[in-house]
Amino acid sequence: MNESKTLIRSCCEDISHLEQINKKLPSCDEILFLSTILKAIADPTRLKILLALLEYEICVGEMVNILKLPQTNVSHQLKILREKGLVSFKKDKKMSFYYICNDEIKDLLIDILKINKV
Amino acid sequence: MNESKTLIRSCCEDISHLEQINKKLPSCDEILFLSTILKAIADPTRLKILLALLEYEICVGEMVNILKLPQTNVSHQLKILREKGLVSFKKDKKMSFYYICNDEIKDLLIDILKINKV
DNA sequence: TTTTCATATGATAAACTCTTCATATGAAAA
DNA sequence: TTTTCATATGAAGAGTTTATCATATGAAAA
Repeated sequence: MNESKTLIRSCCEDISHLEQINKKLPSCDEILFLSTILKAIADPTRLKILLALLEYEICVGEMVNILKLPQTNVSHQLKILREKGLVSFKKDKKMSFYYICNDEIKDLLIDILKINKV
Repeated sequence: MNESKTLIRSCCEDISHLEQINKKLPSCDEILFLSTILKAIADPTRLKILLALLEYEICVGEMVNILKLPQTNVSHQLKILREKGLVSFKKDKKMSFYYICNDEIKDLLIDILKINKV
């Protein structure tokens, strides 16, 4: 679609340019951190959990009903999302209500919904 | 961070609400499509490739210099990105110049760069 | 205090992904 | 037309991820 006509063309013969590209890229640690977050989002079950949490605060039992998956599987996925800092929860009686605890993640999810099938 | 005070709380006891949540979520096929795209982006090598391509059109040899990885590995990663429709390439003499062929992916990458370490 | 209910955790097999090696392709240079 | 150069592909082992089983935890109800 995008013919990239305005992009600078970078080739291995242009040695000085390599430094310039590398300077603009995030560090290895930052790339690894971002890819950890993206891996957490990239699983279909976890993506569906996050998209549901975009509009509602949801308890585990309701999540099980939405996803139609065993409770233990849902809890495992929620644990992964918690460990990566994407969601948090509040206890109320016996229930845990999950929510997205990071606005940048919400923005990212909204952008993900804009991707169209090619 | 975000205490989600404005979100509607959804619990398994509220059965009618389940339908409403499900209606707003993308279909299974759409979720699977999106998670395929996200998995392609979530690998650190491929994320670095895509971020480099955000500003430049780059040939494979230069990519090898940027990533400091064997050429065959780089070609494999580029193949995955091609197959998922995230990048495309133009041949020029013996070289293949890769570029991001989808503006929604560019927007997504820009949003990914906004995520901060927690 | 015992039971029940909602959720969490640990172990493990199956399925997938990544990296690497060897090798292929195809166009341009010699 | 042979060689070289840039890139691509195939196969396979190592490593990672996912789903499922059984079971644990801890708070509230009986």
